[in-house]
Amino acid sequence: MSKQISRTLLQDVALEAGVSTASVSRVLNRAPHVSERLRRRVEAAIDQLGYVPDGTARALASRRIGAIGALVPTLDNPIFSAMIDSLEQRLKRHDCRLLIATYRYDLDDELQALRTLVQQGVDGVVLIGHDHRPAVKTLLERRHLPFLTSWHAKDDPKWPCIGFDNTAPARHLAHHLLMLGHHRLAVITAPTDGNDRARARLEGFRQAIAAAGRDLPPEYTVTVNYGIAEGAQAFETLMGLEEPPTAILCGNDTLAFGVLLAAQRAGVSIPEELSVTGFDDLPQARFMSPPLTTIAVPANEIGRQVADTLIASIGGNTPPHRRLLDAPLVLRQSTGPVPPAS
Amino acid sequence: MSKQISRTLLQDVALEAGVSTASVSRVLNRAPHVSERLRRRVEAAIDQLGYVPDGTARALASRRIGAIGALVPTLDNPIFSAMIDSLEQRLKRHDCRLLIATYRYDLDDELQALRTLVQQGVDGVVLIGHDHRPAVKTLLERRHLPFLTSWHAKDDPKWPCIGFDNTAPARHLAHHLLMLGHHRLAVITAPTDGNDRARARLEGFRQAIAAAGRDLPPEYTVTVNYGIAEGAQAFETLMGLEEPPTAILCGNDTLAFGVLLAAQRAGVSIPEELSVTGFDDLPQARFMSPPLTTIAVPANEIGRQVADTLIASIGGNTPPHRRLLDAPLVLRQSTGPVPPAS
DNA sequence: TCATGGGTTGTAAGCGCTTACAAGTTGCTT
DNA sequence: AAGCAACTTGTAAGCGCTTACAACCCATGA
Repeated sequence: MSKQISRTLLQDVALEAGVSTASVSRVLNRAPHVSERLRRRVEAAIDQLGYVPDGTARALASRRIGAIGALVPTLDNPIFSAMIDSLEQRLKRHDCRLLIATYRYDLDDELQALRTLVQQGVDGVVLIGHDHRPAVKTLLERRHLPFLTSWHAKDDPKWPCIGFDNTAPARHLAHHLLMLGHHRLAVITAPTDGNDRARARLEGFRQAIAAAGRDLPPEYTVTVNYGIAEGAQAFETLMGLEEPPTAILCGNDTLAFGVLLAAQRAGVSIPEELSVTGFDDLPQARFMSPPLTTIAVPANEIGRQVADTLIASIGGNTPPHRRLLDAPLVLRQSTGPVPPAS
Repeated sequence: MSKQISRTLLQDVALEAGVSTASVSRVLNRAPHVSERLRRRVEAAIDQLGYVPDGTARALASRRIGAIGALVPTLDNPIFSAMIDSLEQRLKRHDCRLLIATYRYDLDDELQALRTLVQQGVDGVVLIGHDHRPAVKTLLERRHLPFLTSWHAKDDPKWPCIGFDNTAPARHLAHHLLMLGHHRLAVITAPTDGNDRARARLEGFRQAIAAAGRDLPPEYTVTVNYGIAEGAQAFETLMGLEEPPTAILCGNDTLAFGVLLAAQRAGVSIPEELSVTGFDDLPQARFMSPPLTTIAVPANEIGRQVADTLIASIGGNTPPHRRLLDAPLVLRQSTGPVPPAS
């Protein structure tokens, strides 16, 4: 299965320019100690022949592939695709490509996908969150592969990260509701198993509630996968309780969208009868009806900083163990005072 | 810069198993004509040594890298990230990775990004739309690279595609509005230069309007980039006209979201005072207030079919020149009868 | 029993580049 | 004028795998 017919090789360029292959390679790689004259001659030959270097040969010989791998739970959530979008744009500046893999929040799949990326020869890896199979660490270390985690704020020297705190913002959301007079707060969360971000957010909600001298009874905590339909269903569950909550804290915006929808359908007016919060601040959040109170996650900034930092580590710099970005509370109209007759 | 310390090589496995390197390679590649006994022996050695083949060496020797490239305008639009998400999931089944590149609707950047991907050695390529620089075609052909376009319906044997018609659905939207009694239709479109989908949609709008014996005056056509803010601004422009439209056809959902937002801000009730349509049917479309009338673009299905088809072409099958998927009209509450006192 | 042929395995030549090392230049300094 | 350092350039040995080709094995049929 010969794929292409006699492409021009580096050797042809060398011949054409009347220099050695090493010199051509040096020009190609902007190596130091190349005379202006030689460089020009080689560049002319390259143009002349329309030479395009072979990435695979380059990768094998130089032991770097010119691409990093990104492992994300899913691209279906716009918050992750926003991050990936910025990441890719920024990598391009550094002449680096992006290989992506998704794992649907399944850590075994994540490990498997990482194996594949590593085998593929990626020069670096970005991971989401702090929860991973131990083998992930082992693999990364054995290969001396630069890597970064994100989306969390764990101060763990073993896992350098560029992320944000999930707990404090969650605490602020809950606090905000409590200040509005809500007693019966409910939470819709994603499964926390293998998802430290969801766990951290839940923990934040709990902290604020505990600080107010209350607690979060189990029946007020609904666990579902992220999704609009799931959010809507969780709403039904919660509002079907004997004493329905007066406020619902959602693990992310998507769940909150589902709640808003279901509330609208059920004729529950927001925030008059029920307050709702999200987490992420998707572009649509401010256009919901009512506009959603949520936490603005710095997805694009993470993408950019991850790109720059990973490129630096590939270049040999040791990255800072941890860089924290802001995830501010965005107050909008989906939250309001507790209904009087509740 | 030695990256790793003495990894196990295929040769080590061969030694351990007491077979030739060729046999190990055959086992690795599930080649035919390998006895059960030899296979077992090699697999045992592989497990024993924890051997992981080197993707770059494999790529160089076999002339295939095990990854395809996807060129999309942006991942910021959830409709594209949905497609990419499905594409990646499906490729994984075929043991194929995904390299992505974005080009912000700039066809020169697209060409440049393609060059990079090709140089990288991708085994196949997916493109969005029918508009591309001529060099794209040349490059693809000279390298005999399997490729596919999508998101359009052009019957062009030179550009095999898995997509959908943009014109007819647009026509249906406009027709729907005309049937509701609207005379003054306005359009918000993305720049049509280098964007055949936007052009096709605009054409569909025009066709329906012309079929009704009317026309679309220039001042009723606003061209902006895709974006919520842009949609909102276009709304201002249109509603500031002497005779504002009674209905606005948006080039995609994101623009429509912007219009809905701006309308809400301006106290223009929809659909009572103004009808609005989108295009894409993003998950949020049905949760807008009011839920958005739009066209459901089969993004996930495109992802899956592109994966399967491209894998097949890499395997040597010639793909069908064209496969069309449905993009149905989804009637919701953002469109209604023309306001009486208009 | 021996030729025949199909299945199995090994040998070794690349795949197209990078880079350590050596060799050759040039321009100073002494 | 010789010696030396610093810079350029060339030589050639890989990088770790795949695969064409040859060699071999063994069951089959004449």
